[in-house]
Amino acid sequence: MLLTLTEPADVQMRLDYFETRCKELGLRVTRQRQEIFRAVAQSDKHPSAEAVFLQVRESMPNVSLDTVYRTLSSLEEMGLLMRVGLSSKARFDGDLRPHCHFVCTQCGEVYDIFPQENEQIACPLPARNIGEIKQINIQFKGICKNCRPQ
Amino acid sequence: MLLTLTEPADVQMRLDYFETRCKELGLRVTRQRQEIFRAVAQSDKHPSAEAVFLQVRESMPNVSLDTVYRTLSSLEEMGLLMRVGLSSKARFDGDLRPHCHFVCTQCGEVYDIFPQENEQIACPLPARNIGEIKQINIQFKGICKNCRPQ
DNA sequence: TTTTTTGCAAATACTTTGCATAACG
DNA sequence: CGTTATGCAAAGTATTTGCAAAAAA
Repeated sequence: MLLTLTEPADVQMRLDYFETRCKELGLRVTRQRQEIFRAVAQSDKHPSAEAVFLQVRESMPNVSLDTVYRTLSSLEEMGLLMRVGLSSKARFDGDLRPHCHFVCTQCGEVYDIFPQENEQIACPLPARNIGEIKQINIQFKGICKNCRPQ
Repeated sequence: MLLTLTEPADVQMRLDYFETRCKELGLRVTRQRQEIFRAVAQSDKHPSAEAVFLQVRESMPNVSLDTVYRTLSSLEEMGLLMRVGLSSKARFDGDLRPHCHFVCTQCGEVYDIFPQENEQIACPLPARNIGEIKQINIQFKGICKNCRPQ
């Protein structure tokens, strides 16, 4: 049987890696950071900041919500966790043809990417077992040419 | 040359369809709705609610931001435009293995979908011309089995 | 001891809501 | 004319920030 990310052995391994990564980057290994990282690493529920806060508060009643926000952001920058979807404000698209989006993480700009003639947008998978799919959304995150000209 | 969505002829066609759709659904065709829809339909910039508001205000100085929000939501429900990415609050994922997400639009739950053995997650396209891709994000939106049991 | 991080409180950003008036059909 | 949609103002979430005190190295 394969180990899943939520098993204790794996979580411990990732906590160790987290410490290594902190030292590499000159960030301090605080109990708050450890617990916040642990909360996300051992959950498979894609928790919100609020949910992480509630979880961490069980073992650390004095932790504050703003520390959770700050820490989640730095863990993301450190490459230790991901944000699901786009955050911040909503953006709208009047073009309903199937296409992808490139989102620049620096300036926030959203660019359309239309599939080439011979390309197909990747589809379902075991998704049918989860529910009825109404829409597929593919985005690429990165830095656009305006923000980092070659 | 192909027509793009931002060309006047096409925008007019879509405005006509918008009216038809309103009538079908028993919604009134107000000037606000028309202008808000037009603003999104003729833009390729994936505008935020604020951006739509500023645009519409040029021709309609009295329009209010809350009408823009309300209208964008109903246009989305009517299937006339899409929201880019996930809105509302941020969710975090500690699992960095490549996988997709199924997001239930009813309860907000996020489910992981791991690609099968022989499946590959669809990749780039003309995206390289836009910038450097750091991350690929594939989400499916729909109604999960908990919310709509068969 | 020095510098980073935290918790607090307050501010900001984004979005939603109640209600009286205006506008559509 | 009857009902729906709008604008206003205010409330509600989600997230961020300044600063003094606490904690890590």
